[in-house]
Amino acid sequence: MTAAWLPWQNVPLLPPLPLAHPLTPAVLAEWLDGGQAFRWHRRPDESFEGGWAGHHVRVRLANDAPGGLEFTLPALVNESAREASMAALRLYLAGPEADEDALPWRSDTHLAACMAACPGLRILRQPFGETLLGFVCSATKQIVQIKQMMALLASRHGAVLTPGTSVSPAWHALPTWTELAAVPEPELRACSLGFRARHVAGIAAFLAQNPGWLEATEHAAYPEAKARLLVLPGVGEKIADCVLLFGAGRLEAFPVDTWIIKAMARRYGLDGWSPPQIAHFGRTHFGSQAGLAQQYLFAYERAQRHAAIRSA
DNA sequence: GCACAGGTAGATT
DNA sequence: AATCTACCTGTG
Repeated sequence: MTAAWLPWQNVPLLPPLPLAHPLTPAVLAEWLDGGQAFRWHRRPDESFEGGWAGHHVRVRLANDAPGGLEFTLPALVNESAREASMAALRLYLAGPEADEDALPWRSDTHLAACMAACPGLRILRQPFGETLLGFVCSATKQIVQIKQMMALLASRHGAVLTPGTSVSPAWHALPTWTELAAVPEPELRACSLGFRARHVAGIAAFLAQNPGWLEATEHAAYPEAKARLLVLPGVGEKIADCVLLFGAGRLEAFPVDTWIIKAMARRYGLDGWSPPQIAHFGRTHFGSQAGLAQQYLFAYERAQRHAAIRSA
């Protein structure tokens, strides 16, 4: 098996993915690398390299299909593996079926501004277990650091998907929960997890004792799925909602993090409201697609912060 | 040097 | 039921 990437121009088998909204580089970056997932890395040519489960791909805006996406895979011996990754990528990117028109953008001018600022932003459909791992490690960490934790967990404890070459490093899958159950907690700490290592170890042990629990949780209705996740060590309201939104397509989940608290205080006048109060407001105000609204608000606040830093 | 980072859980008021 | 703190570690 060779590990080299096929040149972009020699990938006739990977047709561009059509998109409802033409995409800009900034929106693509927000979509893949804006805090929903922690395994995408921007390359110098503005493409993104990343992966999920047993897949490893590169994605970029299509040259000859404006607004669309094209992608390539590592050279694999097996044609059926290529087909499987292509199909998986489409499901991963397509995400849950969202109804933007059900959001209250007609009456909510701030939401309308957030949507206009990031047209075409979507929710990914990531593997449930991986999403749980990523967000358990996300507590009081910046996205770059969460990505570093995931990279260390993968390279030290995950299966090799693409062997390294002289010109490119190997790509590893994230360790499964079964694999994590065999990793001593000190080794998890050595992946920069800090106090999160205890949570990961605790969840791994729980899942090892409860076969099928994760799958049942993934497929349960939102209220029951959330109640189940809240049993796990290190999983509270916010992380449970992130896992259900980004790892199970539950658009009614409305994660309330520090960014959303700031956004609600500044844009909606909810100064001094507690996280549970904000969560209640979000669910009732944004409705069945509240998770999508949350992602637009989140992207907007972070973009404002970055703009402020650049102009400082 | 020190506050802060896509929080959670247990103690304290 | 609200508020306070400890918990790891890297970054600005």
